[in-house]
Amino acid sequence: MVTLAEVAQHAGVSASTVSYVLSGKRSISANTRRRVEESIRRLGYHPNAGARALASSRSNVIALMIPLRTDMYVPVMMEIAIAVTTTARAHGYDVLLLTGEEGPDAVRRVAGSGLADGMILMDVELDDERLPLLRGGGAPAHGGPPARADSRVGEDSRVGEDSRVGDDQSAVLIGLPADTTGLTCVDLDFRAAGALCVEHLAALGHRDIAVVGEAPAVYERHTGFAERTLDGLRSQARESGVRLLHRPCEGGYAAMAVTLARILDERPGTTAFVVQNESAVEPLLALLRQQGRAVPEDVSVVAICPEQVAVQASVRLTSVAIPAQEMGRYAVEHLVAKLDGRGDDEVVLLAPELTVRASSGPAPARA
Amino acid sequence: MVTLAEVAQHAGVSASTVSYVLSGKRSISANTRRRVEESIRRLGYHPNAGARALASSRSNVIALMIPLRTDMYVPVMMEIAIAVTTTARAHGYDVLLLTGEEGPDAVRRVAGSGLADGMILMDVELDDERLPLLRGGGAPAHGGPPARADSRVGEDSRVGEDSRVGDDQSAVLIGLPADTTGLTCVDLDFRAAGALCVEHLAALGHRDIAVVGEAPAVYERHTGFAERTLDGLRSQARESGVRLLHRPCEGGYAAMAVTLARILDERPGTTAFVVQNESAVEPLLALLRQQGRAVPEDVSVVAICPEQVAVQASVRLTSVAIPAQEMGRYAVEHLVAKLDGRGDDEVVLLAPELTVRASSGPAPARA
DNA sequence: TTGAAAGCGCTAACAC
DNA sequence: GTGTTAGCGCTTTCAA
Repeated sequence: MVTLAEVAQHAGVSASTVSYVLSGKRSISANTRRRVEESIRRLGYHPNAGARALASSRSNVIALMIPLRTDMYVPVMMEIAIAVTTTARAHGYDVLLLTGEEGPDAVRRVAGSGLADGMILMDVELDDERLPLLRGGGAPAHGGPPARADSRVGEDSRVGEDSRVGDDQSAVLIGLPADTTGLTCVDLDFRAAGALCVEHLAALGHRDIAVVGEAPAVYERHTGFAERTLDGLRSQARESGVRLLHRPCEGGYAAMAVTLARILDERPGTTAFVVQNESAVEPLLALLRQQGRAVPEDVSVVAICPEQVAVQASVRLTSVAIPAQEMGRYAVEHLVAKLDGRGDDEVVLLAPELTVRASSGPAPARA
Repeated sequence: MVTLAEVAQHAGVSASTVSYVLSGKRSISANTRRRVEESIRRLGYHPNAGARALASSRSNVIALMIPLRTDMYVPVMMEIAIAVTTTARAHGYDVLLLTGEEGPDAVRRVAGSGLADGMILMDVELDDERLPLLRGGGAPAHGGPPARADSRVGEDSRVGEDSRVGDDQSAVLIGLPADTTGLTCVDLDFRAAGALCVEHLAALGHRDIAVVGEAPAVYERHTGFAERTLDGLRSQARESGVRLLHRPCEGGYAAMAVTLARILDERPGTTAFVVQNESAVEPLLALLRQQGRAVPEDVSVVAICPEQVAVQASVRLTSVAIPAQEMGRYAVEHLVAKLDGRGDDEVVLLAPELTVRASSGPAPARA
């Protein structure tokens, strides 16, 4: 393995000079820089990550915690993960992949070991057990672990187990927990997204809108994005004077068939659907087709889903996109800012955009 | 931050004793061990990853390179990534996520910096440009970078740039490149998978089978799994005396419609389909339904796809599963074995399993 | 069964 | 603009 010392010797300079050429933290004469860079190239030198981390207390690694369970729409997670990784690289960081498996222990382990400088958490739950560890990373309040190791076994000097991780550990959440104080969060503004859907349909003359939602479990357990969407849908419905019927729905054909039958039974005058459930989209379209209801002539469909799903569906869907890439990119940039001492705790809700495609049109004349 | 020295002081032992308690590399009296463990707990000690890596030349990190482009079926990648991560954790390793973006440079960077002890590469191409760097990791042939830094600029001492990465860097590929010498690979035996599909359908009396394949681009560029499947399909078709028509197909409804029309035009007697393209599965089923062809009464469909796709389709599909979890788990276990000095270069092809579900049945009586 | 001490390769004062 | 040097926190001989 080539070391910095070898590079220094090869270039005929001191070790610190090589280090400074690498970090750019002090000015170097053009000539010296050239020689050092040449030596680095010739020797195929790569700085040792461990040594660097030890000396600088910075690992240049960001941890990304993804949920273990996979009932969220997987491609979105993947897209976020890829966006996080490429954005991180662009800022000189690598990405450590963690699954939710270890729970809060993973946070302690990674923070405590200095494996990563900061972390991004996906799919945070409303009252996530990892949150207490993460609060208050923004304004470095030095209320961290106070106990020193100047006492011996037997005295009561416990530390850390239930307090926050060090202040040098920053986190950004993708999603919105119930209580965001002391946290930095990024998410789509699902409330606005819901409102946007109703607004669009109301403007087209629809007066009876049905909402096909996520699986029931999602409404209880998750980040609350489903509830927020519902909020937006409902308040806009009130404002626009349209009727709204909401039904959760497990994905797949069978479940969608049951849900659709119930909806049409209860509200035969339904002329528009808002779908927030990737695995219900295609089944819904198939069932409508099968029942001889043309989209968008007889019924309109608007989805809240990733762009790709909307475009690849059997009818190109009018939709509000879930901006996975932006969320990943934004999360990294915010985290890097915090690590650099810039940046602060804040909640950023990305503005939704509705793209009109082939699945929505004017409400049919009243029966 | 709590250090090992602090733990030692707190427990009233030396630093090395704490270290050995942690590593288990020498015997410790029950009493000492208890005291040390107690101190570790009380102080909330976590070993510093950088220091450990520096001192031991082991990072306990595995790098996972996933392809940047996302035209492979994403959920499979995600499933592999999760399996890799949880398996790695079970062996005491963390996972560093890399995208293909950086190409071969990522391999050099990670190997050179000691960021990871080994790597797993997904979606390797037939003639991947990263392969030359990876060959021969199995039997530690010390033909690595020979040049020492005892020469100065001007002499001809280049190193590394086009030679293999260090012998301490092991790799396992998920997928099968054209030339596997000196490489360790894990993949599904797609050849056997293809054969299995034809065998199943032939046994049911089908004599005219159509194969809906991956997008044309996949056949040129990729790991060759598509060609291997085709090999298996064809040779078994020959053996079973059935006719086989293969057509690549872009995913989606429009493309599938065109492809299906062509197939039925060319082979009107087709009674069975083998599909190896996740995004063509549902379109095919929908189109068949639409044309009044019942599955499995009129036509049988067998898919090569992840279990989940087969089960969630509008007709539960007879399928050969793509064992994403096993592949991820196996890759890690093999890599860990290599890192421990056990293990060797070898190609492991997982045996395919065909699960009969609702989409395949006896061939209809000849027209 | 335990301790003392020499590094691992790098960064960042501190000197000049 | 450059060199010297003292650690960073851990592992691992070597000694006892």
